[in-house]
Amino acid sequence: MKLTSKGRYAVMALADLAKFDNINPVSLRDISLRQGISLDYLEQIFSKLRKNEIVQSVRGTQGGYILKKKAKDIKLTNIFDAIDEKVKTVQCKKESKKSCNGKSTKCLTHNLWDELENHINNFFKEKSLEDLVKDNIERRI
Amino acid sequence: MKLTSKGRYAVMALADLAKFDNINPVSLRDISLRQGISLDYLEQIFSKLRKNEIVQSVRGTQGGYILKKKAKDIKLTNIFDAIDEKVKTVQCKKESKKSCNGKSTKCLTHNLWDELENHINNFFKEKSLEDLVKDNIERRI
DNA sequence: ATAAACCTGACTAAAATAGTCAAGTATGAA
DNA sequence: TTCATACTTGACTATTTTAGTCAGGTTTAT
Repeated sequence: MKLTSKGRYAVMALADLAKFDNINPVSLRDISLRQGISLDYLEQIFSKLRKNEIVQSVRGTQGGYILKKKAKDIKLTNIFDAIDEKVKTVQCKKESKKSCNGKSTKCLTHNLWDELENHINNFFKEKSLEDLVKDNIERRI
Repeated sequence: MKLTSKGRYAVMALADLAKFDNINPVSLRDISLRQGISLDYLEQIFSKLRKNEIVQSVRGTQGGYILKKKAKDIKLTNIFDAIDEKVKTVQCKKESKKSCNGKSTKCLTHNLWDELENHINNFFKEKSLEDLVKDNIERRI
């Protein structure tokens, strides 16, 4: 059970962005250098973040990205949704639900995985970008 | 972020086992058929479960496996530990901790991933095999 | 103009996963 | 004793996913 780099990078980059938001757009090049993430890879990630209205791009020289919403309104779950990072605990697709109806032993654990999925998703729904930046400032004091 | 089949299978198989425990050993062949898991793959998994004293093997005809501890004393975390299924949210190894000391922006999210890891592990520490079987019986009524 | 920076899609190497396969050994029962 | 059942082990491999790279754009401030 592990978090992918794509998901980790997206949050790292957005946290970086959140620190400089409302001042100037932040270029991917800067984020790439600061966070040690490949520029090309960042572009893929930000393309999705833009399409899902997490960030807004500013083109041209001195361009870059800014958050499209307030940091407190961007939850981790929104970020992961945007880049298709999903929490998956079961293999079963919806069509095969019939085989998980409480009659076979498969169902013995089905409920558990649902619980686990909810448990993790709840964490993502609670945490916002603002929490991250705040937490970092507090710990620095 | 997803659970691997190995982890899912291990729990499914042990839940299956827990239902029949204290009566007769359960053969991997039976589990394989009931749960739809490759027999060879199950053998790999049970080899580790045995070495980690989660189960005990009974050889010979009518042999199979039984739980080595009481179902309520086997937590999911014990199972995952046994088969090397770990929750990993960060890439950083211990040596590179220097680069995560609160001075670089990397740390902005480091704390978050630790929280997430704990959040998930807590779930695994709380749930026992007994919970699974119990829950299943209750829902059936 | 031109350089910085966004934008897009196709491609690919490496790693992890999810097994398979082969060749055993141990044991209970007929 | 012999035979079938079932555990045991280690090596191998196909598939999938991940984590990028690469090549070509377009837009816009200066």
